[in-house]
Amino acid sequence: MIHCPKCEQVDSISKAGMVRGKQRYYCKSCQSHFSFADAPKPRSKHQVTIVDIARELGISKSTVSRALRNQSDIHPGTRKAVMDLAQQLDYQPNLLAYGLVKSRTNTVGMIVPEFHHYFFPEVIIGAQEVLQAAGYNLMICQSSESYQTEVANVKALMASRVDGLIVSMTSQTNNVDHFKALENKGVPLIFFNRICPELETHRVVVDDYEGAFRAVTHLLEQGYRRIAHIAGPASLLISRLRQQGYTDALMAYGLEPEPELVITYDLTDEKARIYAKHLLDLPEPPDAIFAVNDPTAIQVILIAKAKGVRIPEDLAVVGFSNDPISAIIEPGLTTVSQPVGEMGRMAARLFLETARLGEQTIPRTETLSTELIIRGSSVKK
Amino acid sequence: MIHCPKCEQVDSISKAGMVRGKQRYYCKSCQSHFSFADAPKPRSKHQVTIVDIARELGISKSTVSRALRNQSDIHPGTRKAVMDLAQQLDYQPNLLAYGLVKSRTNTVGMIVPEFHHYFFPEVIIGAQEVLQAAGYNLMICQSSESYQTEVANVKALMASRVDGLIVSMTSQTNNVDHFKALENKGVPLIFFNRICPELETHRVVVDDYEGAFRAVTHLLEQGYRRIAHIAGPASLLISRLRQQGYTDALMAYGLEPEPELVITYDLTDEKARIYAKHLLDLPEPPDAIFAVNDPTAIQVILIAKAKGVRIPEDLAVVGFSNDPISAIIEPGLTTVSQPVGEMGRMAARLFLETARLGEQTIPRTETLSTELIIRGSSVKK
DNA sequence: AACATTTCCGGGAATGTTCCCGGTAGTTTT
DNA sequence: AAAACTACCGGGAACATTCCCGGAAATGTT
Repeated sequence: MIHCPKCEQVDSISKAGMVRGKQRYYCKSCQSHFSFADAPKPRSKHQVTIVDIARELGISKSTVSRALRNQSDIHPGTRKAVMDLAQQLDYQPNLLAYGLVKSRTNTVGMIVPEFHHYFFPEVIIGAQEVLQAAGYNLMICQSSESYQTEVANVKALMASRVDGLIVSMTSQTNNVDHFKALENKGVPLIFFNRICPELETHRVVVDDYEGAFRAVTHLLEQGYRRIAHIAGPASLLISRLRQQGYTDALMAYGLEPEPELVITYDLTDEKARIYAKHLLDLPEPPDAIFAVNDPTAIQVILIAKAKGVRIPEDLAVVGFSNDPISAIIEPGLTTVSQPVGEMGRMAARLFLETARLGEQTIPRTETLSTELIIRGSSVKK
Repeated sequence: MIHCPKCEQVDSISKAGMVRGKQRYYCKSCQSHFSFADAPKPRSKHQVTIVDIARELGISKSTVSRALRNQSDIHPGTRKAVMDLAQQLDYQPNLLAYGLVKSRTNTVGMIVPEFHHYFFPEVIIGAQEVLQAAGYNLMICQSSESYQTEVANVKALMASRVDGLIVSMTSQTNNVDHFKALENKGVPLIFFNRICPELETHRVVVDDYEGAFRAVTHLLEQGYRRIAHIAGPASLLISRLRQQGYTDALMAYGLEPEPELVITYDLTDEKARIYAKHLLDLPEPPDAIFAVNDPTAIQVILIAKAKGVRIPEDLAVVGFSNDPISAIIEPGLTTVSQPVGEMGRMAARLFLETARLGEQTIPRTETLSTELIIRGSSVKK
């Protein structure tokens, strides 16, 4: 009945329990356990590999590997044969295996807080442009302004063994342990826009303080005096810097910033509308609003228009970023433009640099310049 | 001087050429070649692996693997020990190795033609939402409306062994061999928006024909008769369908579409402006323009306004997609709204379905519904 | 003719996992 | 007390590559 696979015995066999759903046997003469292998699984379609090519051509996989990478130590004839067959079989190198042995995946991870507005997609375009040219792929994650998601994103990207990370932080990120952990792992980390002041990394920013200062100064020059500021969350350095620029511009004009005119909020469109309404409903409403970014400013304009507040006569509005909508909305939104695509390109370049030089690159901060774009929302005719 | 590493002989050694920059020797007594290994490379920081944990704990890697995956056949005590140490060492599983053995990477690739406008990023948000919930990562590529780049993207994604592809084609894609090749490889392929009619795959679309028909009918009902159409490139099915809807709506009203009022173009903003100007400068200009999408319609409105053409009195404009700008521009843009996020979610769901069921899913086309959003650009007061 | 060099190729380790399966010890059943 | 079972664990193959290094033959040099 039951043969021992080793000694071919039949009568010295006894049962030895069910294990993992299969019967197990014990052969007393061999003193060994055994069970019967289940049917080999169908082995679904498998991609063409280097050994497939080698077998077909009757050569070794080493040779195929060399031929494919066009290295030396390869006869032109065999190289051509390999290349041709690879083409014919539509061979695609397996980046997983490659990455495993080289511990390099040629992909970099990017984590951005959101995808809804103009800004981040445009940065990504810039970054991808230079990375692609350098032979890198990009893996993009949205943290959706959630700290938890951001941590998960970092983990996922690291699990994929990306060669580096380009990140703009969540507004909720206070704990940066998940980024700190990357240092020990030797993974280049580049922040842009929403950087992390506590970490010594490469950074790409614009001069937020200066931009805000100029924007508010412009409002003052236009004669506005009761200038409100809808700021971003204090957790973000850009929020603090822009707010500081706002404050200092007022002070430089001998004005004291009024607490009731400064609101910090979480950057959601919904809250933007609520606070815009709030400001305009104040007993003594502001005559100008400097918003932390364009999406916010846009909401302010929409609310104001809906309430019949005239722009710029009753209320001036200034934003930050030069979102394309700024040029389309009426009146046009005065805004601090920043080189968005260039931010992405610069971040990518910084990555490439550290990837090339390794550890010895010293972290540096690239500050790109802003420009005040003056449109109808802040200039009375 | 030179010892043979095998027989320790000294005098039977002769040189045997330089190979790969290193001196090679020949030992006559052993009849073998040898050379001296160069210094082992410094072996840079390496991520914590399962064997590190195993070594530390004095157990085997199999056990660690089981513990980490919380499988059976593991003692609660050892599991805890492994888990704790993994936490402490910040162990991240190597997805490359995982993918190699499982031939599954838990990532899906997505190829979109562009990133500049509202549409594609929003689809991505939707797709990522459901994929992330299912434990998948997303790898996003922009083809930048270039056939070459699209082909390269497919290759890159396949090299990364993504588990599936979600694609909206380039307007230049006429040859679809690179997609056809995926069938043999058993990689699920889902098209959305710009689908590929020649391939039997899952698809997510809206009823472009119907949407266009309704949009143009609306214009006719509003009394417009000389209705132009700025269409997308004929290579895209959505362009053809929307154009057909336009044509049929006119015909249903007993009107013959005039060739000079129908323009097909490449969807760049620049060309949109040129053709908008062209139409408005016609000796007998149209009294309404139905644009293939909102970005085009927006350009038309901007050009018209710049020329002093009153909207909707002199010219009505209707778009397609309900880009957020449509609600912000003045007058508001009448447009055919499509459930953008839902498109992404649906595409992701279709992928998950085929990933679960394997080969036996029969390709199907999910058609989502559109809605005509009527705003000021097409309704005379 | 003996040695040296060059050219090309193959074998096998290593990468970090999972998976299969047998081993061992202790417990329960007959 | 033997037989059967359970609970854990470890060894080693497999995955698709790259890399190192030695083998073999052809060519060049004294």
